[in-house]
Amino acid sequence: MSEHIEPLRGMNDVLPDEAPWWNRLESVTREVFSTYGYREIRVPLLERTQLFKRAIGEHTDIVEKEMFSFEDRDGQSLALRPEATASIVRAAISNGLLHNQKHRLFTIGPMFRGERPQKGRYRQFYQVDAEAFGYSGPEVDAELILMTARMWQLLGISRVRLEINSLGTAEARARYRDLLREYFRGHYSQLDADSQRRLEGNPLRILDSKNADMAQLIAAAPLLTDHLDDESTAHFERLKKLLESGGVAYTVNPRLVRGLDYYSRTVFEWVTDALGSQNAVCSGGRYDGLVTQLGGEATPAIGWAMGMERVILLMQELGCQVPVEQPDVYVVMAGESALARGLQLAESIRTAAPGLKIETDLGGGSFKAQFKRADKSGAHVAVVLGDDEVARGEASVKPLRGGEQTTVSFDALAAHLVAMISK
RNA sequence: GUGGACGUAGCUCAGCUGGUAGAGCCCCGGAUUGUGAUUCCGGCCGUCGUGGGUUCGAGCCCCAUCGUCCACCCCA
Repeated sequence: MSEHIEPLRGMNDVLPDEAPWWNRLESVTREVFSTYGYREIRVPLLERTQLFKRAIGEHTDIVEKEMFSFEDRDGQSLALRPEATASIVRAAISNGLLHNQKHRLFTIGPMFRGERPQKGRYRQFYQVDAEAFGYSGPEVDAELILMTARMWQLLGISRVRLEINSLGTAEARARYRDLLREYFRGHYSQLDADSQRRLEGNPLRILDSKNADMAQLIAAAPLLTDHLDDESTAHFERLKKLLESGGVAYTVNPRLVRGLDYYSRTVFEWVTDALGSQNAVCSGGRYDGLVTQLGGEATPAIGWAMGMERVILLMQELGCQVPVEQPDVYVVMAGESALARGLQLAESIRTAAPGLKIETDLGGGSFKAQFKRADKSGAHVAVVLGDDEVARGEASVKPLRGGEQTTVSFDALAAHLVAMISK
């Protein structure tokens, strides 16, 4: 035997036992998207590295140290997408979707970031992603958030809390950044090494620090919400009203800043205390400047991304149930002629009764062994086929959840099974 | 990227101060003829993550490496 090829760090296989959770999440989110008029878009996993650098920001952690980028055979720099927004904006521009149009879009798929893996944090991870283009008012901000609240409800998820904030316009944020830098410079010696490093580059990130020694210092720092431009303040106030009338509870977290440079005005994050340090399950915000930054016509835009692994972990943590796939009918058969006839019979039942789930035992072994498998499969009914049955042209039908075993002619079998299952 | 814990059969784990591997579950077969519980009997399954080193001898010690998990970091 040759040696095993090991899987890559942070790359997971979703095995059949896990797949139903993924299907549940995907079908619920698709369902909700469709009831809100969001349409699916699918974009490539691979883009020019330049796209992400320009969109997310040259000096963000994602671009600086987490992106899987490499040169192709022609020497151009490509990257596996670390998030979906940049690609969707690029696709919208490439395909002329933003010319006097409005679009509500969603996509579902894998993203890639070369971080050190932990529970709820992987190198290939999946996101459900929503984006709305062409809507400048706070109503769409509210709609996007209401939509996520509905998803939680339908998925049976509790223990998530909504935090919101406004970053204001780029100009207002630049003024605030200067103010903040000035404040922290005055207390330079109290900053930890990370924060000292961030002071010049991105002082807003200091507000996010979990370092308890700096908590007081941070609490006393000037608040962005006090230094917003008037329009952003009005936008934010209106959003809060809309959330209240929509029945979605929130807390304003003035220190909520995002690690991607393109956000402006509304930012929000759904957090949980059930997953350890990976506490963000869904987050997003407005990015009114990004489209022009990527060369398109000025278009207001907003979106969010949901971490699928985290949501699934959360569902499991909270004891949510997901239906397991099990056959309705299990065909037990022994003997060469019975095997051939059984296969044929299963086909004809599937044709006559579409939707009926029929699993055949092709594993051989004694009737006893096959019945054990039939039981374990969760099937409601076993169809038994041996040489006797084949000779008589009828199958033995045994209810596995109590009831008498009967014999049914091959011709009447499909209808008989449908009747048994539906009761 | 930094610090730490861990890595033994498909799964959950045991393995004393180094003497060349064990349990339960699972799976397979049997307890008289073709029928799923339980019980009983029997059986299969391991390059002890990988590669080096120390030693007469290593799952147990040392080094490296890969992976998982936790915290930081970052973020979905």
